[in-house]
Amino acid sequence: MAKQERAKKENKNQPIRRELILRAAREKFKEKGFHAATTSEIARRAGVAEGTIFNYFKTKKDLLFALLEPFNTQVMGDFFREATGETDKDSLRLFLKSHLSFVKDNLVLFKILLYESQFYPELRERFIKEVVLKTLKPVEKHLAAGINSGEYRDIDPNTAARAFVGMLTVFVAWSEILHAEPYVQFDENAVIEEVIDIFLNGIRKQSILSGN
Amino acid sequence: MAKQERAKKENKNQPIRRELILRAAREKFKEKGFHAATTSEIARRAGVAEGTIFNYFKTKKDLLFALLEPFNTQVMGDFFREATGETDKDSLRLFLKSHLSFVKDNLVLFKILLYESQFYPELRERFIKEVVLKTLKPVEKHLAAGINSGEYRDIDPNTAARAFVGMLTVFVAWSEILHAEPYVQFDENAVIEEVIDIFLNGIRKQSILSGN
Amino acid sequence: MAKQERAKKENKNQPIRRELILRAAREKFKEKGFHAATTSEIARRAGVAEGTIFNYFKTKKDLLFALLEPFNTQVMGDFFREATGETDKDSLRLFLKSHLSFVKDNLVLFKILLYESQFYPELRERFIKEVVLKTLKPVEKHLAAGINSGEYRDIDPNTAARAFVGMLTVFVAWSEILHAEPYVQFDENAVIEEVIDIFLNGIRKQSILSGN
Amino acid sequence: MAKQERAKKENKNQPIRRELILRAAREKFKEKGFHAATTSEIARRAGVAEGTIFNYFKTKKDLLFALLEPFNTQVMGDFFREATGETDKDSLRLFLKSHLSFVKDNLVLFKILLYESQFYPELRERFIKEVVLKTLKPVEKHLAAGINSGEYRDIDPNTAARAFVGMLTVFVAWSEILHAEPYVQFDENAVIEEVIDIFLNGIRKQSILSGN
DNA sequence: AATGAATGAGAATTCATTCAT
DNA sequence: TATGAATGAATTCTCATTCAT
Repeated sequence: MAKQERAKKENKNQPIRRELILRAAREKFKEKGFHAATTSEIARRAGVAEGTIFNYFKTKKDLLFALLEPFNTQVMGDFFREATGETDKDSLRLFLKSHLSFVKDNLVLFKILLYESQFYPELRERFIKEVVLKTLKPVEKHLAAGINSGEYRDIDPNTAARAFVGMLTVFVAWSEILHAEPYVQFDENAVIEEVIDIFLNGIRKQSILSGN
Repeated sequence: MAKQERAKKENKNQPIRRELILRAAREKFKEKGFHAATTSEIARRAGVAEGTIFNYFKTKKDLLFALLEPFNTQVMGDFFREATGETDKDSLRLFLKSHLSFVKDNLVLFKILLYESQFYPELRERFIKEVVLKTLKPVEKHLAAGINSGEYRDIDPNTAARAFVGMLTVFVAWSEILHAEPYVQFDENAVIEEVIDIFLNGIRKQSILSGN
Repeated sequence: MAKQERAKKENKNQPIRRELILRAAREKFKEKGFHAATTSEIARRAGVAEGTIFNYFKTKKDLLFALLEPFNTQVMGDFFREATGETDKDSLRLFLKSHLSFVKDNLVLFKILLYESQFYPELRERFIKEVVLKTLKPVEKHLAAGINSGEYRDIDPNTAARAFVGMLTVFVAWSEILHAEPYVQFDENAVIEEVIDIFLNGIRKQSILSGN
Repeated sequence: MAKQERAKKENKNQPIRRELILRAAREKFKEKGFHAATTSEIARRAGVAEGTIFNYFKTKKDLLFALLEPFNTQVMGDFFREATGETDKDSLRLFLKSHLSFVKDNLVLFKILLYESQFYPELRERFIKEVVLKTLKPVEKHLAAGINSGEYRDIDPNTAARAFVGMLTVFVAWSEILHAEPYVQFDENAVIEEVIDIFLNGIRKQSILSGN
């Protein structure tokens, strides 16, 4: 029975162990940043011994790099499926909201990746390729489609996509990173409407003035 | 005699010492981030003994906080004088360029301040008050003036100002932080024109379509 | 197998590690005082890496506080068992000798604890409670018993106990702290006899004059 | 006039400067101990520049050694004049009180000198010769006179003198160093009476039992 | 595979002392 | 002579990583 239990444990834990560590690392990195989060803390939160971390990840740096993994899997895919290329306002609003919540969920992580990028060029490259470009792509696609269909003016989709993402990101940073809500508070839906309004009017051939 | 005194001062004197250290710290922090830059390196670059740093700044943290100083002096004032509230496209373009170069000069520093803000709440507050809000204010002022004069639509200036700053910041981050130019290269002037174009069309009552 | 396990334990195992460090610290503190003894030296003498010290003691200060530990264990208990309250001269002499050797073994340590007490109020409190008061108690008990039995005069046991401990301590300090023996040399047994003589005559109802 | 003023200042200050520094050092050493008191603090309290200290004392250690100076001057002489050798109880009480207040005034300083003695053998020697032996001498003289006159028993004056000084010192240490009054409080006069009582009875040929 | 004790390089900070003015 | 800025050796403590069990 003791043997059985042991086997059970091993079966149950082993494949999960890596995930436990990764999740703990992500949480700790978000809380304290990469450097300030110690492997000892991460191990404690993951419920494993400190040495175990190094069985799964050669160095702490590898743990940082592994934060990129989720962006290469289906979660990311789900997000991108919403980039349909439809240009009517409602579907854009839907896309925007999904985009916003994606940024919101991950901005603290992005902040860390962006920051640590300065020390690890490989991380920077992977971050650009696996996160930034992928995040921009559906927006670019949407814009290109609109330009193509004649709905949008003949702007550069690369430029416009970045400008657009910047418009949104700034509000997430305002609350999630700067914690600046005590200074000025924004209503998420109102911001989305306003940003859609400004951006769409800015790129549409015929500016359809909104109610306000 | 006056000449002699001046020479002495320039050689080894105090007001310069502090600046040397501060400049060295700023450079090192930009290169490696706050944590990875050691006081020993900073001292070496400043050309002073390590202990000398602590004669001018009680702790390394104070050195970080001192990075905010320039934003409380006339340099910042000069920048804000340009926020005249004129709404014609040329003056906007001028303002934009000045704003852009301000962001460009300081984004790497802002990244550090933003990152370290998580460890020092006081830094976060001061960063928001002394840099972020001050940076946004001329834009808000400009927008409010435009709305008032009837040229711009009745948008929320707070929201629009942040959206606008976000539009620009993203391009500076692209080159200065992500070093992502090998992936997509942007021409600064073209970007400015495009962003002005989109933004102005987005907020103007009568969208005046640009040439492209 | 049991033998093997034991061997392992003796080689490198934890409970011993802590003791090694503690012993090395005590030795070094005695040699050089708390401040002048560096953690690097202590580690070297203990035969461990410097970092290992901090696995067992959070700070160097904790190492100082740990010097109090032995006084809370059975060694102290053994000493106090001798405080029987008997008042005949022989048993008093026995008690005195044991007391003297206790003070002698620890006076250098006490000097350090006394000195560092000025920096750490908590240390002072613990030193008083865990060492000083405990050291005085058997003497007070002995005196109270003697007063009660009518052998000693009606003196204040608190005062007399301190006076008595002071009488002895001065001779230990003379040799162990001042190293003043080249100036005046004392024979330990003669001192004990003389001190017993003076003190007993001083507190006894019927002074029984000794032979000298 | 400026010259005159300068001259005045120099006249006025120079001879005092050394004293100012010494007094500031003594105060600071008493407050924080030798090591923890910084030369910068001492300079500030003395009202001189840090460098000035080193014009008068080659090293900080010399400042420590200079603490012994007062014990070589008339202040000490005054104290010793009271050691008349009279043996009646009243004059002994007077002597005791003066002795006690001397110990009280200086015990904190003695603690420092005793402690630092371990690092500076020369200090130890001077401390023994210039303070300890001198402090003991009048007591020894008094005892020798009493033995000679037949009032005291034939004890060893060296031993008895030390025992006696120890009896008193312990109470000063209790309040001045241990700050242990919250644990047990002693009335100074009562302690003196009790100590005289015990000691005199202990060394007198005919024990004259006191009232209690 | 999992453990966690041991490691030791590395970093910020202090402070007595010097010396140019 | 007085100054006080500059110095840099010295010290405590952290933490990623290793490795024997």
